Amino acid sequence: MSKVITPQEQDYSKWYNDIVVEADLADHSAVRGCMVIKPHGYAIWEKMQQALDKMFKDTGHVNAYFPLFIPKSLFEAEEKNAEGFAKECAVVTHYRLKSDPQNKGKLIVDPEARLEEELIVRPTSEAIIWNTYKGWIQSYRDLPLLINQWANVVRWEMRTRLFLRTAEFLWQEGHTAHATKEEALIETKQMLDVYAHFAEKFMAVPVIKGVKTANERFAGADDTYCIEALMQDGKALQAGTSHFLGQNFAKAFDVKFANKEGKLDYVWATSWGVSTRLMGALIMSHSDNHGLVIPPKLAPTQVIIVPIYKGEEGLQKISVYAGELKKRLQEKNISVKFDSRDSLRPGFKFAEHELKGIPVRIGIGERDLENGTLEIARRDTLSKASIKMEEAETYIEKLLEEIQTNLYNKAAERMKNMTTKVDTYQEFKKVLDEKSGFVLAHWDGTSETEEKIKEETKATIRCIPLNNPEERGVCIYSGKPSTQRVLFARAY
RNA sequence: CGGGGUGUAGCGUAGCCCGGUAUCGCGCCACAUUUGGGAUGUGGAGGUCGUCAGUUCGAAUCUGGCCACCCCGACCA
Repeated sequence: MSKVITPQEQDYSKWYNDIVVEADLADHSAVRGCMVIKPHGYAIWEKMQQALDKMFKDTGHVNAYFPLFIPKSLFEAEEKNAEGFAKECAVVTHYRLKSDPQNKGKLIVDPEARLEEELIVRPTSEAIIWNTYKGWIQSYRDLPLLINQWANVVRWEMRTRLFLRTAEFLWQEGHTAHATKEEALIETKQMLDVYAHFAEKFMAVPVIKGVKTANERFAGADDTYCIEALMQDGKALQAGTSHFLGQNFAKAFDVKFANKEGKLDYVWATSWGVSTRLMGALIMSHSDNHGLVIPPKLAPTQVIIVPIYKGEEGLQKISVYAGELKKRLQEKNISVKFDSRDSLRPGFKFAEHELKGIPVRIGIGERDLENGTLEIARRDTLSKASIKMEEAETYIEKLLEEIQTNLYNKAAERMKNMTTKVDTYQEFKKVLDEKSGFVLAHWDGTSETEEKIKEETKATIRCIPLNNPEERGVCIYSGKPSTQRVLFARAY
């Protein structure tokens, strides 16, 4: 706790890492590329899960669970998808260990115990799910099938970063089956809207909704929709994706249904997901050099009460006062904790709760007892105010909303300021290097141009924004005609 | 996966070049005094020096393999 966080402007990655570790969100584990999500980090993830899960249920989805392992033959059924993930799959080849005859006390893989068919540790579950759906769907009456699962997946990444990219991560994956293309498309966009709503209303992170280009599309999808967020260092982060899978998986797994006319047709599919990567987005959107900043709607603890006292008697008196306050706040559904730890001084506690991002801190000392007041400190602005004890609930309730709004507004303002329209390649490179952020520019629509720009500048097309205004122009790279601007950025 | 770097108490480090079992700070435990922004004093505990092997009378120190982490590139949510 004594360690101070590396300032953002000194070293942004180090700052990020410090926040994750020092705010007790997660830690590196003994397993390469895998992290331990610590209680404080997991509590935030649970808040995210609760909010998202409710939105999924409200839109008619149900949860289920599918296996971690996918037989190789199933995995390779949808070729494009399989190819897309092949390079990063963990594979189970054996089912037993035995004592090492050469080395007492050690174990070796039993060569006798080779699996007849290798099992792939899921990097995503389309294969096993569509193989299962085949047995569940016969008629249009079985549709739509709207299922989500909360699970872990494994993608063997070369280079990992806590929350942003780890070999194993937690996520939810929705997999739906529909009778018509239109319905599947509506579902795809509906879930994109759910994600955007969640990001903006709960995470206080503004996002751009858009469609991916062919290069960036999910392997096996006809179209990939996404929400893109902008971090404080000007790099983009894909925060969620929703895929229109067409009939690709239905064909690969032979999932047909009888329509009202009795004719057989392949079903239409979608899949959509967000992961613990959202934790990274949350951190890099709001936090500062003092530590984590959590928007009230995702804060496991919204209010922390810190007593400032002299002697045991002093603590007793304040505890009674604080206990009453705590009860009143809890009645308003505000999550609140009383930090009565005896061995730490108030200043230390202030710093610690700041580091952990608790939105509101209430200080109560002798003076407050005498005057019937409370000292309120807000995490987002680091400002303090003194209020009357009587108005505590109404004040705090309003303050939490205000903090939530303020965080969103600040992030939205930043995104606006960091989004630049450019019309020449010179300008494009200059903005990327000197200002960074989102860059709106004309593009000729070809993968070749996209590749070239990526090679030369490391910027990728994050998306073609939805509801993009038509605008005549010429591609900044090739000079060919273009009808709309697309969103470029360097990305995580 | 390629190039570079690092690994010594829970954390951060000195020692390594020039071999002789380890320094300092924070934290931890006990007691006392403290408590409105990271307390102070006194006493105390804590180490197979990342790991495995080699060289040597003797290895934190020299050599090699492995592992992990960090930075840069390729890949990706």
